[in-house]
Amino acid sequence: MNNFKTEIISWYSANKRSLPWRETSEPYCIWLSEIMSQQTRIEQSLPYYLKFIDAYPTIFHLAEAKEDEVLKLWQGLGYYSRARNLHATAKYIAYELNGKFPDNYNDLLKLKGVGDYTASAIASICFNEPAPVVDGNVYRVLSRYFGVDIPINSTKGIKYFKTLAKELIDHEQPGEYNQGIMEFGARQCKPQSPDCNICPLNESCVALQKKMVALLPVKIKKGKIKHRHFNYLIINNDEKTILEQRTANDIWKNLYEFPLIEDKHELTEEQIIKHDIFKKYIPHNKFSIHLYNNDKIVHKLSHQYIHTKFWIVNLQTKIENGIEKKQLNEYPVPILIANFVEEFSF
DNA sequence: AAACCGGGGCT
DNA sequence: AGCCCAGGTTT
Repeated sequence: MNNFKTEIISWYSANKRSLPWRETSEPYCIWLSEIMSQQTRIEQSLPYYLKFIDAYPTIFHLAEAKEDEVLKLWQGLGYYSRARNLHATAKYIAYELNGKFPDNYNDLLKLKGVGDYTASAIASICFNEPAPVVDGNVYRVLSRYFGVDIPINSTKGIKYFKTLAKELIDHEQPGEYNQGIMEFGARQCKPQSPDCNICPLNESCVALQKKMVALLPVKIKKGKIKHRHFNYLIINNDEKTILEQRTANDIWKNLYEFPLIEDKHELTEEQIIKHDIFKKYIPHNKFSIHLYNNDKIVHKLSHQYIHTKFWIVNLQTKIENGIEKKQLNEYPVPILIANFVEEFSF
């Protein structure tokens, strides 16, 4: 036990990457970096962190922003509820708490978008509280080192590893230990083909002794992929097009997209032009329509495949409630839409 | 307890 | 094609 925490901190001090949020213990910076890094590789979140710190140097700057601006800066990072909760929490801390960031695990846990992991990370890094983090890296390191085959995404597993992590954390340097075990999992005890020959813990690693490294951690499989068919209407005249905001509790909530006809099945041109949603936008006969993408576009999310058709609908008539095409790039949109806008010459 | 919520990188 | 990523919220 003692050996484990000592080796982790020692390995971390010799191998840690240089990251901007490792140069500070400002709760605002640590919070921002942690939210952005949820279920996201550091290499992917890093440029977003730099953009946000540049645009919003303090929590007050973030609190004063419009949600659309925050979502636009977040565009491409995914899991957009993180951005909405980030903004709501910034306003809460700035205006309700007068800018004073909660300074302990229990109070941090009350913030929107902050769960057990993030509250522990901020509490340990910023306030030296011995709250253990258990992220994907920690599950992997502990399950291998101690040879635990309880599924990490079962209720029993979540409790077991949290308890184990509590016993292991260094009470003198909880922040360094927490970051150390995560970095160790990310770079030494990697998911695939870790080089156990150069691992400082290889002599006491149970999984290595039992040749179980590749089999751990154990994870329960999730359900299979759902297929959806999206038909976007690119309604054009010389100046304008139409965008709508997604407001339902569904993917891409509060982001923008072209008028959408969704169906369980693939739709043909005939089915599109007689669809109620199409008629709502185009109540007359003065239009021409053609399919933009001849080859299939399948946008893949974790548990959904979005089969997409972009229908170009050209009009001579005036467009009500449209937006200038030049302003298209100002709206936060899913990557699926952003890719189309970039490729299509408006 | 299970489902839902993105996008990218690697094998 | 499948898995993983400095997880959290909702049902």
